[in-house]
Amino acid sequence: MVEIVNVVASGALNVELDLERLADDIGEPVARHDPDKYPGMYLRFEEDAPLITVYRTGKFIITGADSEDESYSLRERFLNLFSDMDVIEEPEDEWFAVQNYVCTGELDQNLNLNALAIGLGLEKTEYEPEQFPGLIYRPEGAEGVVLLFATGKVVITGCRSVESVEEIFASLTETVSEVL
DNA sequence: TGAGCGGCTCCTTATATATCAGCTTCGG
DNA sequence: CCGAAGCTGATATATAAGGAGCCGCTCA
Repeated sequence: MVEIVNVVASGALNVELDLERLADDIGEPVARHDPDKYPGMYLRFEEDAPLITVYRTGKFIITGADSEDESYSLRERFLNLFSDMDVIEEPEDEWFAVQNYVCTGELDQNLNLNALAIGLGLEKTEYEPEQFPGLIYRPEGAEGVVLLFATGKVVITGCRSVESVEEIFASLTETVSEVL
């Protein structure tokens, strides 16, 4: 089974924003804005809640959600806030989509990463333990990238859908049991 | 020769994973 | 006072975003 640990989604409002003024109106700690450090304005409704990064152009990113649903409800809350503040006319955006799922998985066995690099195919893997302890696996024809660790723990990232993640994990489980 | 522009890299954020170096802190 | 233990930040992965800075190229 795979568990979603992070969802990155982005969208766009059809307006140019005055981040300086918005940050002042919303106030800390919900809004944080330091244009010398980064051009985006950060919005976080509660402590440990996902982060919304808003740009001058009206585009925005939501990071740190644990599910697609959480991303969408965060987006709704964000649109309602801007609508209530009369920043936008209706609580609507031009578009909104999940861009990246970060998931963890468990293969329930210790892995010999050197052997696995050969088994999975050297052209699809990168393993330099002195640089990073995980093996990087890029399954052919798949959206995502997999990080495999000697403990059997796995990280799958780069997919735009949960289906893609599960597809990768299923074929990974199969391939690993075949080559080891 | 220099201005301008396009393309590229880096910065920042979230998040799991593991391993290293370097630093602080604590106990005997 | 020193070793051990704990903590921090780096390493790598993906992805969106805007801005800064850099490099190379073209044209006047």
